[in-house]
Amino acid sequence: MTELLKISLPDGSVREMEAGSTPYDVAAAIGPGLAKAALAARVNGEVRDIGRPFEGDSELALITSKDEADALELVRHDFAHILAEAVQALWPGTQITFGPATDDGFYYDVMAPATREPFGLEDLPAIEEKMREIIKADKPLRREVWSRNDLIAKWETEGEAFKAEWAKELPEGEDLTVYWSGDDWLDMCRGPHLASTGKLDPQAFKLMRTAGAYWRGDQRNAQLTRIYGTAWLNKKQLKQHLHNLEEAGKRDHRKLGREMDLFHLQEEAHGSVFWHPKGYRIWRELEAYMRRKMDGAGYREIKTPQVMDARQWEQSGHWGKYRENMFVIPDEVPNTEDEGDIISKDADWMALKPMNCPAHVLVFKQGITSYRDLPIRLGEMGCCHRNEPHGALHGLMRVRQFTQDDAHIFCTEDQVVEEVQAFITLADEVYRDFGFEYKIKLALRPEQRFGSDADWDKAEQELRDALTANGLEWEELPGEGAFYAPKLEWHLTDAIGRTWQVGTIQSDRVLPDRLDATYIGEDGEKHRPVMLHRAIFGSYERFIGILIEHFAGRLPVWLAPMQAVVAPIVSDVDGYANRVLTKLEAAGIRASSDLRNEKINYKIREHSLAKVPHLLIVGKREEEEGTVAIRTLGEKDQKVLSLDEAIAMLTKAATAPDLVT
RNA sequence: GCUGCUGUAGCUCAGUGGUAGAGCGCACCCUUGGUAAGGGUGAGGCCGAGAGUUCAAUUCUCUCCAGCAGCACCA
Repeated sequence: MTELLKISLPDGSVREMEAGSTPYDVAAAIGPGLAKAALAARVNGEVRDIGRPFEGDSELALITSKDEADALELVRHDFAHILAEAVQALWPGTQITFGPATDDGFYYDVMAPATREPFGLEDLPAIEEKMREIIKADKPLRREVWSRNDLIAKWETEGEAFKAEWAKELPEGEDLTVYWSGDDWLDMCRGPHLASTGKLDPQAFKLMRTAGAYWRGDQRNAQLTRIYGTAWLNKKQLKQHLHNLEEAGKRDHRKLGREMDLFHLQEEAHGSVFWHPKGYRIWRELEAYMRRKMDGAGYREIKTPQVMDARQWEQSGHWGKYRENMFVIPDEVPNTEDEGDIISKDADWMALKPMNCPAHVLVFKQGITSYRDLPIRLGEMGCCHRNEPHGALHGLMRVRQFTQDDAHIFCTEDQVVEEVQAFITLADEVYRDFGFEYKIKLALRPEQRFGSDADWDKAEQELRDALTANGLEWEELPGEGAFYAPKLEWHLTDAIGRTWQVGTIQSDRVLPDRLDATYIGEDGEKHRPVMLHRAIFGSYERFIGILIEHFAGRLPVWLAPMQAVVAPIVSDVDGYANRVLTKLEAAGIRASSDLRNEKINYKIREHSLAKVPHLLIVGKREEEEGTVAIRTLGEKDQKVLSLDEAIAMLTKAATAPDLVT
């Protein structure tokens, strides 16, 4: 007598299926169209192979290409396997390691056989070709359960040292799953996979590049070749993705920074920025904006030394491991003779500050602070230097000299939650002013940390309480916190969907202790303040980089280095153009006039490429009528306005968002 | 820091074992033209730095520096 399994479907219906039947059988029972479209199945919440039998009564949801997130993940994982199979087919002796799906595709880490060079860009077309053959062959992907020892034996026989090492680390006696591709290739894998390679669209993937990657992500291990591909459900999606990549390339702040003459970098000061007048204008506008916000929120601005004695950094705890990221300076007069060493090697050490916190504690410690004075909010546009690994440097995004919109709030235990809440509100106002969406993440205690578990419990809960009180949602990141404090992180999403971590607030009980910061409480005794580290832009450099990419260089008018250019059509109206310019400048608009002997088409093209938001074009007609023809960047039509109307319009457009009434 | 690739005019790039070329930009001249490139002439380069091979190196080799992609790192 066969027992029937009850399979519940998402619409609430229940089908009875024979024992041993699979999700595919259910799909086939519903209809041949669905059977063909079904890629995999969600069984009791877990994504599984379409051909894997049910193990009892189950809830089933069939996954088709309409369930895009699940389908993409499956497809990408399959592509990764096919990549590994293709590489081994082409170059026997290649060792495979592992290859997961990524946000836009997949990769696989492989080790080329000793007989050849590591794989490179020139190998990719052949690999792609082989992958298409495997897809075309429509090889079934079959799940099989092996004993751990059998699998280890297989890997060792085949010289797959990495796979064998990995299998050995899995628990003794555990059964492992492998997936066959046809009858001639298999990989150790948890799955799930599609039913066969032919389910993939051979035109929906592209191998993108190769790169070095360490075995298990550890730089002491062997370096493998990672082959990256992008993969989608169909050709159209692939094309769209390649187009987006091209878009991102056009927005690259390094390229736009040069084209718009904002800043430059050069090897004599690699990792530090040479700001040009136009770029620094953006900086100054941002700084003025942030000063207004911080002044309004009860912060007081300070300025602290760039160089401090090493003993100070010893006390703060940075002189240990963190020293490798610091620039150190001998405290002595260098030898100016032609002979001998420039420095003596036995002078005391000083260091450029990599952060502002210790200096802010020193300011806090001046005099005696009463609980009545708390909270004390000390802000600084703090210029810091960090000796970053050279490979980490990247345009404005990762630099060796940067300026933070930093502040430290010293408060009592009771004030932490309300101070964090106030900061959450302030950060929200700022990000909204720039039109950014964001997500908040809470980075929790790391393995290596200072402070008691009780303090960590408290600190983490305070941050959660503040978020809850502000009605916000967040994601928790276990183990990602700083060694002294949990952090809230603000991750912005830009115009093309990339995310950037910028703002942060961290509640720290470690540094006040190490640097012995105290205040006098109501009881007349000394108490430790809690120190909140916080920033909203993160750094001016990075934030400007993000703004350039987010707006593709077309900055909001209030930030645009040049807000308007007056361009006369014929030189007879140069005088009028200059009168217009004088009025604009008097109204506080950043403007210039372009009196060059060039055609109006040429001037329009040039200033449009330079992303000037408004062009004021004047000819004989405008001079006679006392008007200007305004052409706004990104709009096709021009508007003819009287000079006064134009100035009112531009003044309004150029008002910073926090000053709009 | 690791792996790979790259380094030629201000920018984007071509090229060669016998000390170099284009387009854009720049300067000057002609042109005064109504909404994204008018025409002409000209200036501009120790071919990233150092060493080696060679009669001869920008070109080949090595080392270093920087940049790019990825990895690792980002308290």
